[in-house]
This record gives sequence, C-alpha cells and structure tokens, in this order.
Amino acid sequence: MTAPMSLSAPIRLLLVDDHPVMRAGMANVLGMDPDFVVVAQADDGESALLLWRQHQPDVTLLDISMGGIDGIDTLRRMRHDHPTARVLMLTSSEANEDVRFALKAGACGYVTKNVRAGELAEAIRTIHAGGQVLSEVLRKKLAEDDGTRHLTLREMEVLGLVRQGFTNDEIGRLLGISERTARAHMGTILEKLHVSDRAAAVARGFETGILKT
Amino acid sequence: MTAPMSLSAPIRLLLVDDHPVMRAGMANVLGMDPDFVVVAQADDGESALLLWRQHQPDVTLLDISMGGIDGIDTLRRMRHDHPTARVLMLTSSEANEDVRFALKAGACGYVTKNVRAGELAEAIRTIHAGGQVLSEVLRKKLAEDDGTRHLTLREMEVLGLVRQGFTNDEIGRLLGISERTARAHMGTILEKLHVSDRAAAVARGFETGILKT
DNA sequence: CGAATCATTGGCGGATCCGCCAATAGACCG
DNA sequence: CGGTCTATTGGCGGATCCGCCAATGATTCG
Repeated sequence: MTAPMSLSAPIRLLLVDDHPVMRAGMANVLGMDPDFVVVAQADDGESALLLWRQHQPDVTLLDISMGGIDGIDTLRRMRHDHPTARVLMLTSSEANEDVRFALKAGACGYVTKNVRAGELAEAIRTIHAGGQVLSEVLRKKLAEDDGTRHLTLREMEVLGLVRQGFTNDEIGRLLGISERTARAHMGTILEKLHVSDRAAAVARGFETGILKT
Repeated sequence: MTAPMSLSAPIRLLLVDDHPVMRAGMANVLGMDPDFVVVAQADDGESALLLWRQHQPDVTLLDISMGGIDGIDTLRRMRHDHPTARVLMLTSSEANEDVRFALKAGACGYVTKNVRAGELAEAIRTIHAGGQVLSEVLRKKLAEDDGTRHLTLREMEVLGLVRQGFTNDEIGRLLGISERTARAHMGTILEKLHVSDRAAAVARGFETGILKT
C-alpha cells in the first residue's frame, strides 16, 4: 500500500461526461492523486474525438449516455481512428447489453458510477498498465447471460418496431418481408428473451438495455 | 451580478447521491462558493433521513435513483417528518413522471444533472430564499403532458402486470377482478397512452417513467 | 346535490398473436 | 466439406387481444 510509481510521469487523462458536476467530481478526485493529470474534458462525443487527437491522452474515461452520439459510438470511432486509445467506460448503466457492446467495441474496462474514488484510481492504473477492468458483479452477470443467446440485428430491428406498436403484418411490410417471417422473428425473440408475449419482450428489452428510453 | 449575501451565514447543505464521485463534484463545485457549506453527505435514503435530523440543513440536494429506498420515497418521508425541509431534486432522469411525483411529494425544485455549476448554485439560492425551481424545458414538458390524463393507481398496477407478460385473464385473477374488467383497464391505458397495443403501452411506460428498469 | 372520475362487469366479433409442423438458401466456422 | 446459425416462407388452429355497445355503484368535487 505504499504509493506506487510516483516517480514516473503522471497518467494523462481525458474525461468525457455530459454532466459538468460529475466531471468536476472526477477532476477533483483524480487531481488529488499525483499519478494523474487531467489534460482535457469533453461533454459530448464529437469534442471527445477532437480532444483525443489534440492531446493523445493515456487513458480516456467515457460515459455512455450523452446528448448527440452516444458513448458506445464514440468509443467505436475513437478506437477506429486510434487503435492504441485506451478507454475506461465510466457510466451509471449496469445493463448487460451496454457492457457487452462496450467491451466488443474495444473498451479496456467498464466501471459503474457508484464506484468509490480509490477503486476508480486503481482501475485507471490497471488500464494504463495494459490490463482489463471488469467488476466481479458485472463479470458474473455477463457470464450467466452468455448461456442465453443474444438477439440478432434483424431481431433487434423487429423488437424496435414491436415497441412502436406495429403488428406482425406491418412489420413485414416495413422490412420488406412476409408477415410470416416477421412472426418467425417474433417467435425467436420470445424464446431468446424467455418471455411469453411481445409486451413482456419489450419490457425485457428495456431491462437488458437492448431498448433505450 | 455582484456577489450576493456574502455577509449572511452560509447556506447549510446536505448532499444525497449514491455516486461518490458525483458527491465529490457537488462538494467541490459548491465548496468554492462561500455562500455554501456542505454539512453532510449520504449515499442512500436511510442515512439521508438520519443525517437530516442530526444537521437540520437549510437545503437538501437529493438524487432519485439510489440503491435501497428511492429518492422520491426518501423525499416523502423527509417532508413528512420535517415539513420545513427544503429539498432540491438533482437527478439525471428527465422522465415526466419523476418530475411530477417529486413536485407532488413536496420537492421545492427539480434540476437535471447536466446543469452547469453556476445554475446549480443559483437554484440552491432560490430554494433557500423560499422559491421554486423548475427549468423551462421541464415546465414545458409537464404542461403539454397535463393535457393527457394520467394513469390511475389501478391502471399502473395493471400495466405492471402486462409488463410481466400476464394475459388479461391472469391479471384479472391476480387482482381479484373479472377478466373483462382487466380488459377495460387495458383499454383505458391504451387510450391514455395513445398507443394501439400492450407492447407499445409498456414501451410508453418506460419512456414516461411510469415503469422503471 | 348534480357532474365527473373511477372501478367494475357483460356480450359480440373481427383482428392479431403465438405455437407446432416443416422447408430452403446463404453465410460463417472449424 | 459438413455443422451451425440466420433469414426466409408456408399452413393450421386455438388463445388472446382490442373495439364498440351499454350499465352499475362508490367517491370525489364544486
């Protein structure tokens, strides 16, 4: 528990969150620690990408729910433009789909906002050292969820229309497929989500993060 | 724009939020201003109530989504035990139902977390001076929503069961009423929510905040 | 005390849903 | 090259949904 690596250069951070007060909190908490220096802050995805290019931070802390392009998309583009970018998702969402997509999109870690300051600092150090961060709880949720097969793109598309109140017939026409096919998709959705009707499927969609408010 | 009332005693604040980093942000932002002093912080409803009694703060900043009892319930109990308590909701939810219930439960103001630091300080001063705080945006959303009639308790109960995938028949049995009555409730729910089927009703429920993840 | 809202129930009928059966074609994987 | 997954479509039938008609008692409000 002796202060580690205070001799090396501090880890340069980019903070991305659309809540000014939250950013102040991060800057404050992390600014206390000489291992870190906040080189820039952004409140949306666009400026995050811009600021990344300008500052080339060692680690980026990225929120998911933001106005404009969402955090996952920002992450995708950031990793696409700069494959070396190391990103720690710091968000309030515990939805499995968010975690899964974030990791798939190249996040090096995922922590929820109810994390304590010390844990956050530790996570950043791990990320910077080239490690992965995923809390035990989330790891567990993901694992038990892997037993379940996930919705395909097509199925998500269908679920999105179901959410809007379209009938199978309308969904078929909207997607340029037969009503029967839409129904087949509906069937697999119900099966995969372990529910008995489309109303419950929509609910499940929101619960798991497939659907967003 | 001259610094107001710096001669009087500072406004004593209680911060309630389950995100440590967010609390640090609030404490930091508000601590800069000599008008404010943070006398206590809580990360859940129970301790919030306890700390209120101990410190009798001038203004409480209260989050809605928290582990344990939620912010609205905390607010209710706080106002019940101490009708003089002045509370400013500070939350990330923009859902109409949250705003409505908060105001009904006795909140003196409601601001979302994407508020800038200066606005937050201003809001607290207004609350302390006996005023109400509600952003133009939220006021507008509420107004246009008042045209729509709101779900009754019974209807929310039904919607909660619909969400779980129960049929009208099952809902009837669960509530000890006829299937026909459940169906009638369903009908009014669809009408009030301006949707065509129960799946869309569930979606609307999540969008408006009637249903929670 | 009327007006309004709410919770309740009934019948009838067409629309829609969902399950079970089966099949084809393309994509991807080892 | 087989196996698996995905997307697609068909038929059949019972279950369920939703709309339209109408009615009663309780409660609340002005």
